[in-house]
Order: sequence, then C-alpha cells, then structure tokens
Amino acid sequence: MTAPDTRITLIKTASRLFRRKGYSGVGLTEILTEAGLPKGSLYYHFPGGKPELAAAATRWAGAWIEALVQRSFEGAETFEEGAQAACRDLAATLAQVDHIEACPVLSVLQAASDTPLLQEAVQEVYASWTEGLAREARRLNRAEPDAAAYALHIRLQGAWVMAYAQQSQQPLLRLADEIGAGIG
Amino acid sequence: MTAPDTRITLIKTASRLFRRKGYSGVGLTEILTEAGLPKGSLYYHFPGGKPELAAAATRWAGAWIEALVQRSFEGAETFEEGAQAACRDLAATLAQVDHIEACPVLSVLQAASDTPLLQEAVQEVYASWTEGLAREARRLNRAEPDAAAYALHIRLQGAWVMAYAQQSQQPLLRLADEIGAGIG
DNA sequence: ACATGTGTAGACCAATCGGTCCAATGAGGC
DNA sequence: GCCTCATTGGACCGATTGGTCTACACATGT
Repeated sequence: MTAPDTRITLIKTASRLFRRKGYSGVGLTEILTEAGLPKGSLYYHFPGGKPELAAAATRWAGAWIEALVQRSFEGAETFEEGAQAACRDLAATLAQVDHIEACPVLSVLQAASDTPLLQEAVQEVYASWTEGLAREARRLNRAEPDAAAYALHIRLQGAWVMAYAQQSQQPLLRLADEIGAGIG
Repeated sequence: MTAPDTRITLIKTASRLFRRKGYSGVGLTEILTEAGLPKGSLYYHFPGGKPELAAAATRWAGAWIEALVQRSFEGAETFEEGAQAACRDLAATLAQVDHIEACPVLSVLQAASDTPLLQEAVQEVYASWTEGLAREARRLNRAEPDAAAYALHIRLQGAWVMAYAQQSQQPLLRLADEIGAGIG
C-alpha cells in the first residue's frame, strides 16, 4: 500500500467508526483492524495519535458534507429551493447504507472539550459550513443572507440528530417539506 | 447516606458527567469518585451496570428538561410566545454553570445503538418531548399542532448542539428572536 | 553491491476499563 | 443481646485502552 493510500484509508475508516460510535467509543485497535493496518503506520502518519487522526477525519468528512450541500444548491434559483434540495440530498446520502450515521462533527464534539487539536477542527468545519451557506444565500439574493444561513444550519443540524436517533431519513425529508411550504 | 439518596446521587453525577464527556468518555471510577461512593453501591442500585445507570440518568434528565419547557409555556398566550420563552429559559439554565452542557439524550445517543436498555430510554424521552410540545400547541390553538411541535423540537435540538459546540447561549437566543420575528 | 530513508509490522507497556465478589457495617425488630 | 437484612467498602479480575519502541521490508540513488 502506497503512503497516501494508507493515510486516506485511516482517515476514512476512522471517520466511519467515529460517526457510528463516537470518538471515545472506538479504540485504535478497532480502527486498525478494519483498515487492515498495523499500529506503526498510524503513528507514522499521525504522530499526534488518536486526536490528530480524529481532527483529520473531522476535516475530511466536513469538507465532504460541504461539497454535497454546495452541489445541492447549484441548480437552485432561490435559497429555499437550494435548502430543500440539500435536505433531500443529505437524506438520500445517509440512507444509502443500512445504518444512518451521525454528523461527523457531532461524533467528536464530546471529546473536543479537552482536546485542543480536535476543538480547532470542529470550530473550523462549523464555521466553514455556515459561511458556505451564507455565500449561497447571497448568490441567490436572499434577504438577510447571514441570518438565513445560520437558521438553516441549525435546522439541518437538528434534523440530522433526529434522523440519527430514529434511524430514519424522515426528519430531513420533513424539514424539506417545511421549507417548501414557505416556513422559515 | 440513605438508600434513595445514594441512587439519586449516582444518577445526578452520572448525568452531569455523561453530558460533559459522553457515555463512552466517562468511566465508572470517575463517576464513583465524584459521587463519593464505592463500586458496591453502584451495582447494588443498578445491577445492570453502566447501561442501566445511563438509562436512568437519561430519563431523569429528560424529565427535568421537559418540566423546564412546560414551565416556559405556562404563561404563554400563543405557541410562538411559549416557544420563545422555552428557548430563553433553556439558554439561561445552560448558562448558569461555567460549561454549557450537551442535551442529555444526545450525550448517550452514540452508545445507544448497541445497548437496548439505553436505546429504549432515548426513544422514550424524545417521544415524550415531542408529545409535550404538541400538547402545548393544541392547548394554544396552534394550527397543525403536531407539525409545529416537531419543527420546534428540531430547531431546539439544532440550536442546543450549536450552543454546546460554541460554548455560548447565543444560538438559543438567536432562535428565540427568529421565532419572535414570525419565522416558522 | 551498498547505503539511505520511508513506511510497515507487531511485540510490549502501564493505566484504565466494566464487572464480580465477599467481608464489614449498621439500623430495626425481637 | 442478638438476629436479620439492606447497604456499603473495596480488593480483585481479565480485557482493552492509547501509546512507545525496535526490527524489518523495500524502493531508490549511487
């Protein structure tokens, strides 16, 4: 396995496991077993150990989600149209696998408070998301773009939590309908 | 320490720690040290061990939040008014201590998937919250009470997550303002 | 052929994990 | 005084935790 492959394999595997069981719920052994890699590789690519790996995984998954949302907004003519599409696309993506996974940021949030490296990554991803939504709001001439972006971020976050808890895409689809009905 | 005191002490201590570090992030030793109790007491009152304690803590904290929200709605004349009050009361309560704590349900969510006892408690609390909000919506003659209650639940959840992540009550206060402005 | 350096493989470590078990304690009935 | 039983105190267990360290494989340049 070439070097960059090892790194990205670790990130992907860790991200998936963290989103399913949370940062503290996953051991390094489990990550390495699933990735088919020895411990030496992990500490070679991530000298900072678990926190550094988690920070990288958070940023990677965060960027992935951001790209998904941005793609949803591409064809939209109004902010609400884009928001609806984002909800539905996110729902569809989460439902692709048997188990609906948590938001990647959420999954490491509880461990972030005493792990500066992780704390930083979390803040960065959240800020980037809100910023990305605000950019779309401005592009589509939405009134009060920052407030609208922030409100959407909060609702997406909440719906995702509910979807994860209930293991159903319904909360996200319901949110899309709400937005379509002109609420918010 | 009398028997009921021991039980409630364990529940309160566990609830606080879980909300700060998550279910998997807290060890039994830490809970017992903070509570000033030996291991024997824990397994006497909660033979099911950590999962049973966590389930009890989730239900206890869930009921506490529900009571808080219900109190917020008491003086309201419209559903929106009550919702606003709930956001502000929740924000004020969370800000009472130095560290803003996560939603008690959220804090055990990631461990619930492979712990039926916990899974059950989580579902129960969420259902009870939505139901409680719907009851208020009906009492205040809100149109489409169930949808309104569900939508508020999602927004509260999302704002709480953001408040926890940013360690600020601002997201909840902002949500209150939004609702006051007639959005949603 | 040999030196160099990047990565991999995995043994090993102290500390901590959740859980079990039993002796000691102490209040209340007799 | 003594018995009873609910409860506490804490030693102890095997498994797992995140992390360290060293030996080795292999590609590359010379």
